[in-house]
Amino acid sequence: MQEGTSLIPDHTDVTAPGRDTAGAERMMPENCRIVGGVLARIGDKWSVLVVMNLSEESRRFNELKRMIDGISQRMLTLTLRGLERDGLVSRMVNPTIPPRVDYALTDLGRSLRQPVQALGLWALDNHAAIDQARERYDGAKG
Amino acid sequence: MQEGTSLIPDHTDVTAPGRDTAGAERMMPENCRIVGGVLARIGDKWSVLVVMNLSEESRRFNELKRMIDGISQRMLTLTLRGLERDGLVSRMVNPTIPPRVDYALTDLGRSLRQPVQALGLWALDNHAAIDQARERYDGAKG
DNA sequence: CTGCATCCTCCTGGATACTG
DNA sequence: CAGTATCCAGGAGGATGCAG
Repeated sequence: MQEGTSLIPDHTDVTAPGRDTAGAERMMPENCRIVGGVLARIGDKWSVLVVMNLSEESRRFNELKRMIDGISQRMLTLTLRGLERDGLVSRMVNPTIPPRVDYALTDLGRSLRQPVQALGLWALDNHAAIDQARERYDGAKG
Repeated sequence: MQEGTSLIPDHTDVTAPGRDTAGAERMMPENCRIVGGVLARIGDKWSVLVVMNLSEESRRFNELKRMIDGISQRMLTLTLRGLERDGLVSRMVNPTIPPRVDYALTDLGRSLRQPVQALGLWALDNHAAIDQARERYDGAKG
């Protein structure tokens, strides 16, 4: 896990006393709805993967499609449209032949990079533990 | 099953130079599948909200249900089962009358706290910007 | 290459009722 | 209080074909 200082960029210092519970303090029912709503949009697996793959540099449509591996053309289109609508991704059309469309993160999208990558890295680091736990669970109860 | 040896060495030094892009470098198609798989489980909005609400202390079933506001009993049950299966949440049954069941984060679950809260805080901080972008988009194109 | 539109299937997830 | 079971509508998402 990354150092708290870099985990949440310009946000209040995560390591500040009581900051750990500050997140939970903000977890009133009202905030649950807000977080839930946002997560319903940007929290799905395709959006996260697109953001991760746009982290470094802009990518073209089929480039993303190839990198993400498993995503259908339809879902990539829909995901990119959704992210564009939410102001997280910008779409730049080069009117060449054949047409070339580049997608990149906006400022807002870049601000999402850190949280999303933290989640992605956690996934990479802990998927083995999850698989083990799952086998244990299924072995005992399944 | 996962030859974590080659794929995911145990986490290289986070503070090493270029670590920021290291996340993206690890974004090979193979890793996309892994991240996608993990995200499909723990990345849905209910799981995230449950983890956030268990961040500070253990909670009882209806306590969570009340806090999350909008979740159905069914989904809370399924979400908790899933998180338990993945080793992220522990379930402690007190054989009293009426029965009392406490849910808490495991060590693995606690390790997920930071990434998840980062995402949650981002959601709280940026949902307004997202709503604005959405209105702008819908106003222009919708 | 990029990207819509259509069809069709399956899973998600809410509502409800019932047990211990 | 905690949990299971059943029903069912709606959306997610893949496959395919066509267009610019």
